[in-house]
Amino acid sequence: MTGKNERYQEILAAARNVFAEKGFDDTKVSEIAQMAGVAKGTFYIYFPSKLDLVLALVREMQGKILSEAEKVTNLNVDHFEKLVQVIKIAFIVIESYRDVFPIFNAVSAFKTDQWKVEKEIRIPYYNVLKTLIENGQKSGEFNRKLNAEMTAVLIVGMVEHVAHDCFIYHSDYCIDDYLHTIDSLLRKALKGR
Amino acid sequence: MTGKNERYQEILAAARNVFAEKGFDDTKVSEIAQMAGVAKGTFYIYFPSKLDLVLALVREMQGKILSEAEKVTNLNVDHFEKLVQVIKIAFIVIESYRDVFPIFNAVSAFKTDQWKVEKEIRIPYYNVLKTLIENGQKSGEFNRKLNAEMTAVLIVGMVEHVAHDCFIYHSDYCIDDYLHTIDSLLRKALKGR
DNA sequence: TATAAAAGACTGACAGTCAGTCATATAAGT
DNA sequence: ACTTATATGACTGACTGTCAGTCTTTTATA
Repeated sequence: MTGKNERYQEILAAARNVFAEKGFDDTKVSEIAQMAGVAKGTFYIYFPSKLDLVLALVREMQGKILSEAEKVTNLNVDHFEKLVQVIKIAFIVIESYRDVFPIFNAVSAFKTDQWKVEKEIRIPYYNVLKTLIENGQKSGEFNRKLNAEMTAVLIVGMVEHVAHDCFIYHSDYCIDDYLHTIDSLLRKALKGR
Repeated sequence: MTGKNERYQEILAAARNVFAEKGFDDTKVSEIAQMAGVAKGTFYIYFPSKLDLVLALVREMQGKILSEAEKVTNLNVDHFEKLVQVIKIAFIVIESYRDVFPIFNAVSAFKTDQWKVEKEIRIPYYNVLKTLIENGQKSGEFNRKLNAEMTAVLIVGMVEHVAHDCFIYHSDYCIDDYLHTIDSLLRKALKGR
């Protein structure tokens, strides 16, 4: 059981190394297998396809974001501070997955119905943000006029695009610069009377 | 000369039909060629690769957004109104290119250095937004504390993610719902004292 | 000895190539 | 002017190389 899970993890780790170097499309399954020290056939015992391996990595990334975010929501600070921390967590985890993150954005281009998988993976994080905003609204800390669900989508858009700008485009600005700008922008938008 | 350009356009149009139906990865070059009524070899006279065809379509889309946006920047309305209109234009054009838009986001996953191309295509739109924000700041209409360039990146993130939510995820919300939310969010963030 | 894991040779599909065809345009010969 | 030769380049589709995914065989384990 442990042995089997080790192989699985070895292949995941090897895949991340090759993706980091070559990107998704130029990475051959045989290379991943070689780097993991197994034969190509073994790869297919653990993963039904190359795309499924990527989805496993993306789910792993989202899982880490969620578990870290849940810790924050239990902290004893105001709702705005929680929101900023949840955004910061996303940046930190995405940075540690900078090799798989660009592929996440690409998933819906591969097969026509993959957008369902992509959406399903994003929904829990949307919900964390949505609940946080709703709670802030109920407590009177946040402006009640904004739709919490749509605002959550807007925030995810900002977060992912900033991650793209910093980790893929190698922007002049770093994550902390952006965090500061997001903080002032959202502070006015959510707490403004 | 015209004839050559016609073939080029025919292949672009055919490609969009097939992409709309099957997505990028499941579309075969031979299908695009067949739909355009030419042989596969002819495709490669006009486009060096399948990916280059997509980039041509994406550049076409960005070109339309830019030319429409430039009209708006010359209008005689306040800066905030211009900003909202430029955002609305992006939505309208992206909607008419909903078949190629998901592929745009995927470009950087294909080859490791494609992010340069992706960035180069986005820069002009970033600049339109940046200039608009800077002008608003100079005139005293917008809060001077926000960094115009980073704010432009944040807005593009919101716009593209919303487009994704509406045109690919088939969200419960429509573009007009989101436009309204973006309007109130940015109004407070930019015009708030 | 049976059962599961691992191996890698094999297959099919498809992106991209290339040697050659064909229609049209231009020049030459009558 | 009018036929015939020459050149051009758009167009073709059979062909090649590559690689994802399969399948049969081999090896380890219980």
